[in-house]
Amino acid sequence: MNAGGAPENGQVVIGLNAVIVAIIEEQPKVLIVQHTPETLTAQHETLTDRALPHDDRHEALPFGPFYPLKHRTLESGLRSWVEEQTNHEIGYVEQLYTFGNEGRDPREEAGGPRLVSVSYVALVQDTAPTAIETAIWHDWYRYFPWEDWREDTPALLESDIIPALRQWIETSTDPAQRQDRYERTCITFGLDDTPWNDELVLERYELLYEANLVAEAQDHITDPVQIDFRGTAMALDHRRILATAIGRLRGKIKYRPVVFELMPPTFTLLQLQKVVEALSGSRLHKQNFRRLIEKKGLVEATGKIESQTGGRPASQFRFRREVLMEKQALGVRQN
Amino acid sequence: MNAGGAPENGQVVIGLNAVIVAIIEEQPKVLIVQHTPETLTAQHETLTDRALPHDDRHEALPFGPFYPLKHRTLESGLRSWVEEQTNHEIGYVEQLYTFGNEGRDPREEAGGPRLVSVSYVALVQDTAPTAIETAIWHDWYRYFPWEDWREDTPALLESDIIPALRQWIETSTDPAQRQDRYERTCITFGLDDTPWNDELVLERYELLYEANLVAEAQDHITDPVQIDFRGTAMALDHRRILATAIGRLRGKIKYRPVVFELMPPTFTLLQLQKVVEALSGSRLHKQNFRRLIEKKGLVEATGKIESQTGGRPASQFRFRREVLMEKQALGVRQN
DNA sequence: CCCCTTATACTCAAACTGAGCACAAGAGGC
DNA sequence: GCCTCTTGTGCTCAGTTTGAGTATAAGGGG
Repeated sequence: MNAGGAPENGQVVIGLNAVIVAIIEEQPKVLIVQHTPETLTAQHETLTDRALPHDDRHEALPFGPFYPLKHRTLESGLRSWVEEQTNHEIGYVEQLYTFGNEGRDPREEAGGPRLVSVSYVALVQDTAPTAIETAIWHDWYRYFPWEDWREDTPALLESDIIPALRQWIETSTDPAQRQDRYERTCITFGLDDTPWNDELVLERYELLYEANLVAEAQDHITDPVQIDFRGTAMALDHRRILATAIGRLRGKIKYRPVVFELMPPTFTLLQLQKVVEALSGSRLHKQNFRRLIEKKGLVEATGKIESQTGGRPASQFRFRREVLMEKQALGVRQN
Repeated sequence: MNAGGAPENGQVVIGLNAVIVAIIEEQPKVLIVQHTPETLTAQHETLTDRALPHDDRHEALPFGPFYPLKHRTLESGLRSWVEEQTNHEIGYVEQLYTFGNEGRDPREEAGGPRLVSVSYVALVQDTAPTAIETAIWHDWYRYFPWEDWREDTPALLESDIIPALRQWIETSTDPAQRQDRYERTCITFGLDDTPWNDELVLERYELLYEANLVAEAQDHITDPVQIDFRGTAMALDHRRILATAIGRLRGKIKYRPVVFELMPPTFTLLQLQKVVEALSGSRLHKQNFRRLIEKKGLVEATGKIESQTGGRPASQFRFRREVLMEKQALGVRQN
């Protein structure tokens, strides 16, 4: 029996997709591989790349095959290939979404099977280097430069994106559509006094895509400079998957203690704050942040002192892993 | 190309699973079909049942096939068969989880393909009856009687489950394991002053399963009475899926305005409260609930009066669907 | 008209939040 | 050794939110 029923109903292929996140030097990073459309659907390929002209290649999320005979669960399948290939121990894995849209894989048009990808977010600690030379840690704001508000409003927003969106709104001839576009822009991009919502990463990306301000991998790009101007494009719908992952993580840290999966065994409170800020792309009030953390009781002082702070030495803390279960309900984000 | 890679790596089948929820007469209901292990994996079957001896049948979640050639997205595939088969318009669909565990489908043992189910929660309004006679609306607390705290603590908990769990804790010979069991029971079942957390539906179910206090479909049940004593069993892992759905919904209503998808076009605030209570399985403080709702601005008075309240007439409200996008961040739950 | 029920307004203390002040304690320059 | 810069840490304070009531309104049924 084939996947998805009788052959006349089409064939299906299952892949496991991973957004592997680490914080390296206060920057949020994702593990990225270079891939061609061909290697992307070849489920038995490793992450290793082939030599190919640069134009045909795209930055992609790593993926692995799902072998029902080898893998007891989807998650264990994911864990096994990620750990094997990246040399990182995965502290935390969360299923993100299953993507099965038509047209995800350009090879479908040529009669290829439908690609269904079960995607995961994995959090790893900033430790060993990756085993694969072709896999690189990239700052995730490389793909979404407008999402990083840690140093004030992103310049690109003010100078380019907002004006372009306003023009897109005005471009519409139908007043109802204009109204609709305006409202959605307000909500997602915080226009005209609406506050910026850090979780709407996917919604913002999709609005930009609709307004033709960012390119997807499939799009024909005549001007190669434009590829990177409003963030780097990715293979297939991987940029969308990444946007989903960032939005989800930003939401999750507010009510579950998942940040600690990204932390070294001991850390100072400022280090913890920097990690939260890296993920959420915003600045937090230091005193209130420590008040929050201490109140939740997720953390305990080791008694040691960290003196490489550039100022007064800070006490070291450790995550109280014992409370992981107990504190299902406790996050780490003010606001 | 077959699903999941080369044949020696096993075959895979994709199904779409739906937890279809409606509130009928203040009770949370799920749409349930009767199915045998055979019909469960026959992806091209409709919901319609076959005549079979009662013992071989189990209550199951409805599912539908995914046809890559017909369905542009997984969600549209789901929508199309649900709407066609249930006669209900679906207001809201959310992807829940993709299950691909080994042993989900007993036919695997006989060399059958691995069953991967993409499951969804769908919310429908309490309107037209279902098109299928074999599909029934069942109270979801039928499967999880310990989850309904609307009338005080569930009797079953005090009289049966908690004592049985305490015994299970003591049964362990290893003190570390005993400690672990005790802590997990505290957290999930709110033992010894730990507060009850309404979202831990799946965690509670899995603890009970581990403690051998509930049966799964595959289990051999010698005493048929026990099937229903601690909640009715379901086919395959459907009870687990349902638990996931309930937990997810209980979480979601707290920060997204999804309840309104279950409401009729106009309603009183008490009706709205009853629906929230039905989902969360707990009682809310009436005055504070209305304060919350009014503050959020999700709702507006129609100006009309509902006088069938059994007391003073209440004003009718309508959901302000305009703010659906805007209020991404607003839920409806105190606490 | 009394009583039961539900609706709705309003109060009040406790807890939480956002913002900021003030001081502590190291490093480096002079 | 002292000044200054930097980061850590304790504490205040007003504004808001929350949980838990009290009080009153307004229908229906006997």
